[in-house]
Amino acid sequence: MADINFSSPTLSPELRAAEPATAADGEPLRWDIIELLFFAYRDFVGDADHELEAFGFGRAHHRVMHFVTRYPGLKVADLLDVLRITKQSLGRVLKQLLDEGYIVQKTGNNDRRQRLLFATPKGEALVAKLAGLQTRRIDRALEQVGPAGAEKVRQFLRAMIDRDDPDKVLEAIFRTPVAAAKE
Amino acid sequence: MADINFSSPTLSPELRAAEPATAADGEPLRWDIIELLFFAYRDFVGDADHELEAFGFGRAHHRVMHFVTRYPGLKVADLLDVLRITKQSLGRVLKQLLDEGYIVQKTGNNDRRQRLLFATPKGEALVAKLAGLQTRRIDRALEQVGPAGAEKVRQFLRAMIDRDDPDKVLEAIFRTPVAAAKE
DNA sequence: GCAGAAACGTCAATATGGCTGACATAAATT
DNA sequence: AATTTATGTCAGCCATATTGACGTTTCTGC
Repeated sequence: MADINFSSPTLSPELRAAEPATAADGEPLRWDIIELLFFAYRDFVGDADHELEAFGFGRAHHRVMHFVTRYPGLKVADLLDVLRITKQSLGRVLKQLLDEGYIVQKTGNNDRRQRLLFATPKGEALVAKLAGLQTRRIDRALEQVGPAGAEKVRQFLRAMIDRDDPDKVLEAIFRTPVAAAKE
Repeated sequence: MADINFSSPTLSPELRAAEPATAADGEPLRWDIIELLFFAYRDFVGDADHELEAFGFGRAHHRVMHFVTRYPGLKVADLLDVLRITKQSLGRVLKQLLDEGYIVQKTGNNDRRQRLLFATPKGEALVAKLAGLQTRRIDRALEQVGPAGAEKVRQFLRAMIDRDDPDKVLEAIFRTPVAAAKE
């Protein structure tokens, strides 16, 4: 164990991953993908986090604004399904966004109990700005794998998502057909 | 806007994504990948979250145990770099894991100020169990894209990660060569 | 050898974003 | 008319993050 010493932060690091452990059933574990997902998502959301600070908003505000912008007329109940939080949690964040004019509510036409949610131009602009940052990162990454690779990435991500009991937004996403795999 | 009504939760949903907005520069935004990443990561970490509840642990505990197990002898400072949290935040979680015997500290040989972190068998077992859940999901998804697709996915995820100012764990990850792209 | 920096620990206060439980109202459904 | 649904809200709790300040041990540079 003498070689597990990092004498100085500026010296070349001797850190290395442990021998790949396997699951109880002997099947190899996907340590590489697990960690890549962690770091990729950390940096991916970091793009938006940084920008949101300037507005006094957090990730929760971003998620709400994002889905309301993308799916205009979303009901409160739908949003709760998508975000998997309670209405009390949503309440605080949503109230702020309404008060500050990023989102507006409209009473449902068919069902007047419903509050349909819509992003204002101000809200849309912020969401587009944040999506722009994330798009830049995604474009950079997709360039590395080419158009066929991009479809593989989409297929992979879709297959990572639980399909049982999908909410409405997920259904909308999965209605979009994947491009045929041209391997 | 009459068609944006969802009269009943059990009826077929008419929800659909808004017309794809574009960034200020006119470049199209990657709404699809942005949302796929959101849902994929949500369900990916959900696997572990559910299991962790039984232990009274949260995501923070998982992250700490994961990286300590994978990179034995990790210093506290390295962990702070990787997790991008403050030592005060780490403190509480780490103390719990030490107290409950999931992690042990060893004084550094070269530098006695350092507390090198190691997972106990108990800690390793829990991390392997959680990784097993996540591996099952990843395997299922990778099956959809084949071996060549799996490499594309790895390349994509690596390219999504910031390379400027990488911490030691990231360096270790990126030292692993990517398989040659066989397109 | 001594000054200063580094690695780590800890106390206190605060913020965010989750949670549960309880209760209220308006509108739809039966 | 009774019940259920969709939503809102009050009150309190918890987990996890933050900043600032301070202390100890140990290493490093002069």
